[in-house]
Amino acid sequence: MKELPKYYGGLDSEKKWQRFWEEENIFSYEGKGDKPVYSVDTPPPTVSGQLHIGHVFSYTQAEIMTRYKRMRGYNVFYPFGFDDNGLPTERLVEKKLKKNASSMDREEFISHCLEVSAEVEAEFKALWQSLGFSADWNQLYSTIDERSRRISQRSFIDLFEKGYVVHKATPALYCPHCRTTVAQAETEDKEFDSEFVDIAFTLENGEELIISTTRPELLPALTAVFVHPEDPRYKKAHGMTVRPPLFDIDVTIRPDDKVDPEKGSGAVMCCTFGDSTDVEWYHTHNLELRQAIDENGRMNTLAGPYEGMKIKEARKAIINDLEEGGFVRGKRHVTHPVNTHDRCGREMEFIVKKQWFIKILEHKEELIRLADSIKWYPEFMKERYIHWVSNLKWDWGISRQRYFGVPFPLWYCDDCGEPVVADKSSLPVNPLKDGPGKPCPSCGGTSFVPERDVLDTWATSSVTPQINGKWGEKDDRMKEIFPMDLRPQAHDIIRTWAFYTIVKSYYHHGVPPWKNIMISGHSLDPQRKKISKSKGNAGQTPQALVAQHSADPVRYWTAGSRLGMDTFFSEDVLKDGRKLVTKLWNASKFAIMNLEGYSGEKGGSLNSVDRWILESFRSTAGTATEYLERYEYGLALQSIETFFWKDLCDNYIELVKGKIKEGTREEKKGSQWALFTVLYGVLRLFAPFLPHITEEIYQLYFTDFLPEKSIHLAPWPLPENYQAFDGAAEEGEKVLRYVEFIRKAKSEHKLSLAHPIALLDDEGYAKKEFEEGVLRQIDSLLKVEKRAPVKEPDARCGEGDLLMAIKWGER
RNA sequence: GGGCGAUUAGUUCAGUUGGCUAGAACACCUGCCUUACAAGCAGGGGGUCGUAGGUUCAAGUCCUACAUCGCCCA
Repeated sequence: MKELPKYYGGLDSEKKWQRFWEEENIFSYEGKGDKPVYSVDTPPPTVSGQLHIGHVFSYTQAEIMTRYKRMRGYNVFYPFGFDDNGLPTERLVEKKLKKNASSMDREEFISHCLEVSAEVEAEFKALWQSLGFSADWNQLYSTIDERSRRISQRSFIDLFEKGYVVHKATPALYCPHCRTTVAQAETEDKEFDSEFVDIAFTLENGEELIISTTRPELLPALTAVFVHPEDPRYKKAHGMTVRPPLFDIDVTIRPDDKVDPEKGSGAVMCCTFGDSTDVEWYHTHNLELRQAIDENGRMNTLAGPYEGMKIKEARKAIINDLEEGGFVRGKRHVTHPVNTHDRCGREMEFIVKKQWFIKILEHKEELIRLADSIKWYPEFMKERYIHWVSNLKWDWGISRQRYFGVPFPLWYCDDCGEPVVADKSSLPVNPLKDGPGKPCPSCGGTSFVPERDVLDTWATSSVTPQINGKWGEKDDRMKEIFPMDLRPQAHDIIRTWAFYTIVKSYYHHGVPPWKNIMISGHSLDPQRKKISKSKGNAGQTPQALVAQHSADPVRYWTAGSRLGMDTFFSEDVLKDGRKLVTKLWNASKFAIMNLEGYSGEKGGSLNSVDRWILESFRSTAGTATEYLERYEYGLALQSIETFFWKDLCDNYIELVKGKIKEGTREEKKGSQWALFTVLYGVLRLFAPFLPHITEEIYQLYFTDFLPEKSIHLAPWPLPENYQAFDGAAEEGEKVLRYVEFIRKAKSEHKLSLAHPIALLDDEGYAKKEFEEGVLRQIDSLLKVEKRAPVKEPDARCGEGDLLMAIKWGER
């Protein structure tokens, strides 16, 4: 007799099956073949130290889909990657070494970065594996590896050739702390406290003009003063000259309706550059460029006596001198939004520097329209993308004055200054070491200056479909996997990751990168705050949770919410998952005991109880499939769980055990077939969610009957592959109603469910409504000893057409 | 200020194109050692569906306004 051990192995079993899957290559992408391909563009997580429970939440939801699709018969392409190049890794390395990147040799620093990212990546991979991810680890890549460097450079050259990039000296967002330019998507507004100072400027007629500012250190960068065109106080002043105190500058007063007349005195100073409005005015009013802050965040020669001071020192010194000179008319504290760098949280500046930009603004309309050729789940997430693109004000700046990144495949001709890109055949190149290998196409010059900047890390992590498809490589497989079927990601990176990836695929291939995008929510702490490393509310590490609770319960939690909705995390939820795993084990153990002697063949007789469970299973398979097709794994899991726990365990197994023990050969055979069918079926429905426990049960019993090497290669149960039993649901409900009345009567009399019923009088209801075999099942379950009229009943129950009188028996 | 979402039982959430007495899990209460499972089983109590209007034979569901919370943007 085949029997399951008393207890499930938990974590040990999980490790065993994870090894099995990997050794047997269960989840390998099969390459081009007969099966349709389902390709997943997993966003490679940024190597910045630690993954938290929020990552587990989002990535596991995607993983569930891949298992489902594999069972649906797809050749699933499910790769993983790591986004290791870029500022986060540099920061991590600087923190670890307690040294600045600039304090060491460029090559040395890069080798430290490679070392650290390799360590972190090993930890990440181990976590994904411990959660049972069915990725094809042979496809693993990192955004700094050779193929990624080649494809990122190929991407730049393609954009260059097609005219989608431009090299221009224009104001760019700049982080003096990280000493690099950044893109609009990498900044965020934060409320800062600062001091609003009212400063007396002097008009050309000698009158005083009060201007309020939080940044007096920008006085040496003054290029204009703006007033609202309709402001009656200043109508006469339009075109007049005005000068600030301390600095020898004359500027003109100009009208512009961007000025808020209610704010301060209604006159605003415009500098190079205080904020994005200054940049706008610089363009629209064709203003002079007067940069007073250098790339290190210090004042330059324009600042005169303040040269060399850091921004905040200069602010203090200038305010002090203004006060001494009697130019300060008022001071007050304000909180106001300041544009900050999302990696370091420090204030951004603007600098003018020749930079590379990918053109976005002139293609906004197309990029917005493109949103409609991707299916968004949930659909409203599309609005967030559209809103972001519509409000973009900057082209995508991709130059980074950093080290650990993909180099631009680019030189500038010494003679004519024209940029020269590398040949696509020579990639990857490092312009600091390699030359272009050809004369300048414009002037024939042979002497070049290499581009020292590296590409924005997003310029690499936005070509993951191309990296996966080995775009332009010898073994190019773009045709097999592109456009990719699914992009799973969380909603916070729509504006960055999703957006950039869409831009790249559109510019390279004219189509969006994916057919479907599935957007998951965030994991929240008990205070309803988004879990993030910077907030320090990440709680237990995912590694610790898996070690303590094992992977299947953690996976159960990730599936327990609606797609796109944020969800709470508390360890209590994991208890529910553990309960389900235990129940699955116990129920399977008992079912398999009752399958003793089962031959694997269909046959025997089915009664209405068997037909009811088969029909209920069929309909559950339909519901679960529909939900999964909509990426609603939470609702799918719920419907499967309800079927399993309520219908199968609490009712069918209870009803059928007596029949299998005491029924005729034909009855036993029929019920065993039904039990086998439904148990095997429900295990497969659970398999994407709880891959380890279902695999263990499958391997311990079902492999005797079935050919698949793993339950995860078994076909997904579709309702059309099961016989429909019309009316079986109603028949079953009648039985359940009958049983429920008597269970309730026992409960009300505080009797054990096993307490016998000596006499039961239901006025012939059961004999009329139920088949002979079903009647015996009911009596065996409820311990009914005899059906006969009762004169003085101990209890009455039922309602309507079903009224019962009961005489309790002796225990 | 703009975009998106949420608001249903003590808690976390379902409730699909409007249609039986609004469901589940957890928690709570009452029982039950019943030969798979006490991490279980049976039963029970608990909701003016954020507020105010409107449409309709009928509104948790559709419309309008407001309030509160969250995320994103300016």
